[in-house]
Amino acid sequence: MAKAIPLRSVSPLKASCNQCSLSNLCLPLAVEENDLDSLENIVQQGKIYNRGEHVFDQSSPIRSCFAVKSGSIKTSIITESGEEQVTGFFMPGELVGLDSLGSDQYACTAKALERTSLCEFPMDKLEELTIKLPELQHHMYQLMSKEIQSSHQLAMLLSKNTAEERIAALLLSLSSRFRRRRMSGTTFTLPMPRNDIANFLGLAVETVSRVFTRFQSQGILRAKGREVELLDVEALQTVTHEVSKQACRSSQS
Amino acid sequence: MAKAIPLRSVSPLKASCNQCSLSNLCLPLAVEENDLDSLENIVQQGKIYNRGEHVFDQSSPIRSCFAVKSGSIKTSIITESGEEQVTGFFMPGELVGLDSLGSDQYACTAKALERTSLCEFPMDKLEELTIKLPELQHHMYQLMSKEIQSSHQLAMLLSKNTAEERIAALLLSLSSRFRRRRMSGTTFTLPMPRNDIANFLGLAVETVSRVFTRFQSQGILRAKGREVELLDVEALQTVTHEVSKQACRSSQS
DNA sequence: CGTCCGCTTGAATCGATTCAAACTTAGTGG
DNA sequence: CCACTAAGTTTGAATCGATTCAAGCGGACG
Repeated sequence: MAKAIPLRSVSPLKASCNQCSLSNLCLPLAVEENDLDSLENIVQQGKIYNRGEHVFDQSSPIRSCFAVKSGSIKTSIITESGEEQVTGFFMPGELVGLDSLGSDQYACTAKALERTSLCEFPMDKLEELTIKLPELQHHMYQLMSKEIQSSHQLAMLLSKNTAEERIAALLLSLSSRFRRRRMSGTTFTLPMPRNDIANFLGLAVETVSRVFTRFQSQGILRAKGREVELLDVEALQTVTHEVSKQACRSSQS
Repeated sequence: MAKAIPLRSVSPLKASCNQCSLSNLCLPLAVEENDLDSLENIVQQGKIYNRGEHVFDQSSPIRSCFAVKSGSIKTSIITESGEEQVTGFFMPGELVGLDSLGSDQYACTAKALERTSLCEFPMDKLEELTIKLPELQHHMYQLMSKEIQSSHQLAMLLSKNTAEERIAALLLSLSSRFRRRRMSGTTFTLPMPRNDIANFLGLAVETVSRVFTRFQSQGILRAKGREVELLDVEALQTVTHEVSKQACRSSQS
């Protein structure tokens, strides 16, 4: 619209990471101002994926990892038996594909949950670059170890916590991730269907639904479809931490 | 014993990774012959830990990661509530502490399950070294992404599989790790008590015990305490893959 | 307008847990 | 060297949370 600024449409769109609103969340946060263009040189910015579109597929040869610019991504692994396990949800500023860094094949499948814009970093170029930029290397190590940790947290959640605790934990996680982006941490739209929540948390869809209604009747939240409003964040936190007291399992809630 | 070779006991024992029987499993496998001494220069080799001794503790400042030389290690995370979740078992040739690489604090606690010998790699030195040795960097990325993947596998196991399937999977994992070290994959000693198995797999101890006896009565294995003999590996594999067919959940076993 | 898909709700079932208790093994001290 | 305790393991019976199966509901879309 309006007269377009004359871009040479042939040139691969040169990214300007420092103008990106997510530069304080994404990879740029780890590199010096004057090294930024070496990062911009390898990134292909802002490619659009439609809802349901696959970004990459498990077992296909590895090419890149991706930063979410807008929208959201879910990753999942598929067993030989064809069962799916959702392994993560990725929101703007987060990096998808770290579980495949250093491998030849993607370890999971990544799929757009909605219309999503991604920045693509070719793995080989990125790996090279981390040799030249030690802070970037350090940051990558950090991101990967965080990924391991959060996966361990998930395992913990799955093995020790009730349905209510798992869902409370997920809601709080989403909330804090929205807040990080200066968005409301209490009123937001779930990017994923109940089905994916259930799968991720190791529950049946019906159970997720039941817990949502239970939370509503307790006045903890209001939910209509994917629209969620957290009315009592403290109560949610209590639910997740309740584990402690329940661990003692002496009296009752 | 016998007349000792005259070592200068003052010198920090200089490691010789290339003489180590695990050099084809451990970090040395990733570095060129002639770069090996740069790795040896930063490692402190063969420190001994007694059963139950802590190698490092969650939230304490990070120092090193460790390669298991002999014995075995368990890692676990502790919630504010004091609940423990075992996150992994580490056997000779495996690297402990990757979930903390790039952090300031250890993300978990590591404890020796038996008398164990470890090689210590200071994190900062290791990180520096990976800048100089790209293959080593690549290998670290690979190890970390494998760690993420196996943690996702665990999550999958916890959320989708029955007690029998989880235990079968663990036994097969241990079996293949013994085999990798040229040891029997069918007759071995579990390094961990039932308790840790249960915690790791998200089960009650009693359930673990029951499954072991069930497997025995089915002739799949023989177990006396920690001594295990797998009699029918194929049956175990069937149990784990059975998920597929059971997913259909039509007829019965 | 009717179909499909995602979400919700109810009732019955089941696997695993909890509680309780016996048993085995290993380690300690008399 | 054996008794004795502590820790780890096994077994049984009752209970419970979540699942499964079944059905109804609402909105989206051709």
